[in-house]
Amino acid sequence: MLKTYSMFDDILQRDQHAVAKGTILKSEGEESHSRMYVAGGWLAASKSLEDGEQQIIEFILPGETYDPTATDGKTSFLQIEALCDAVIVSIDKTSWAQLLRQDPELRKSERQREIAAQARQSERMLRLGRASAETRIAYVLIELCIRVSRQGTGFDSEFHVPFGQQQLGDFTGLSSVHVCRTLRRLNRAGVIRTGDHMDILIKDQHALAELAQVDIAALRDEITTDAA
Amino acid sequence: MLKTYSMFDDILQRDQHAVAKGTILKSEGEESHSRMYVAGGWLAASKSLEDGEQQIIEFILPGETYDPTATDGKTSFLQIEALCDAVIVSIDKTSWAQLLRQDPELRKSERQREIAAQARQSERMLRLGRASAETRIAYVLIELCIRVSRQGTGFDSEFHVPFGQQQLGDFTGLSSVHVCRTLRRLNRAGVIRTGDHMDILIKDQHALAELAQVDIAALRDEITTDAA
DNA sequence: CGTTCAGTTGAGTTGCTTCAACCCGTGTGG
DNA sequence: CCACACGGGTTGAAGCAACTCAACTGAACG
Repeated sequence: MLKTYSMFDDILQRDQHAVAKGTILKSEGEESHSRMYVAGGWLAASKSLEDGEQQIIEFILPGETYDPTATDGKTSFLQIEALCDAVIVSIDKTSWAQLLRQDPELRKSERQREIAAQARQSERMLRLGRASAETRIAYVLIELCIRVSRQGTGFDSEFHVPFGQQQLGDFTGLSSVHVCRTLRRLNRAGVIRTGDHMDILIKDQHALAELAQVDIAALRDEITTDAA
Repeated sequence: MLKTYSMFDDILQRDQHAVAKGTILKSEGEESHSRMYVAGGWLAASKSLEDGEQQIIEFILPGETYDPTATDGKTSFLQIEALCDAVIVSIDKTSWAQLLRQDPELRKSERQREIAAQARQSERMLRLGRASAETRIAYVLIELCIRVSRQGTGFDSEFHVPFGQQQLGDFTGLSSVHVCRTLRRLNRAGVIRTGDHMDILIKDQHALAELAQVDIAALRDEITTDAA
């Protein structure tokens, strides 16, 4: 992670720019010719139905890159939005190709990241299609916790996510009302404790993993790129 | 497609082998060191919850390749099953890397296929999380129709899928009973006609697209790799 | 000619949604 | 400093879409 970061140093100097919370960096169907590197802040990649229903497909965290360019090489197939104030570097297609060519390490680590993203997405689809609200919420809390506390061996058990229950619903395919109810139930059961502004404390990791129907250690290996 | 196919000719001669319908080619967590090329038949890539609920993540059609190997480089993160009698070629990691190195065309077309798969998956997640049973079923019929009739400009409007309503449910996150009801409703409304053994005839393409909340032409470009 | 398996249909249940009210912390203008 | 509006979270009540369970049909097959 840190190693990869340093590879962008020269680009970081030149092309990084700050974006405010709520900024839409790319819309569905809009022109797209570049990969974005997130130097700070969280992004959400989402799709919407005509009736306005939104589904968040992926969160993009600091240190990760993402390219929403479709097969036509010209347009974005999903919408990218800043969930909080963020710092983004745009790397155009040819520069990116050059970076990959120059640096086999980068190529390999980006490949790993793609596989990890694919594994995460599969886990989510499974629960989106087949699991209860409780399982979906428990799972997403664990996934986010792992991704946030990627440094160190740790499952930090306490973390913060820079968005609200509405977005958690858009990610898990639930209404914000039901997200709220489910979170409250987990609170009352003593499994988690939620603080102000989406601070999450996992009080009973074992119980949460049970609810999420997941093995935390195995999941960490699967959805993470850090060699242990 | 045909062009890509010819690239595998030498390998096809050597290493292809037939598998019977229902064969599990890879299980979750099982050893996996190779990419598979599907010379004939359909595969399903799926994940299961502990309680046995299954979600099909992707169908793999003839002419496509797939590699379920996780970030550890050793195990598969999902299950691969033959939906009908099929012919598979296993290409080990190093051979595949060599093929990609030798042939920039192959590398490019595989990259395109990955992007198309990602776009399809996003469309499905959107509907899995946010759309009604009717929309999900309508969408999957259109997606499959496009993928099946990829040759030619055509939306063939009539096609066959080699699996039952149960699997359609596992793909759309619905019970087989509800798949049946929804299909019947579409039949009665005159939008489609279903024949024996999952033969599908799309009678009213426009109405189906409306239900699926999708623009067929745009979708074809997005989820397909054939330059028009 | 019985068995099996996929699809079909009805009846009853339930988990999640929608709608609506209310609370509370924050920002804002008189 | 208070009044007010505003947005996010919380809770209750009511509705409904999809689920489960169970029975039946019909085609395929030995």
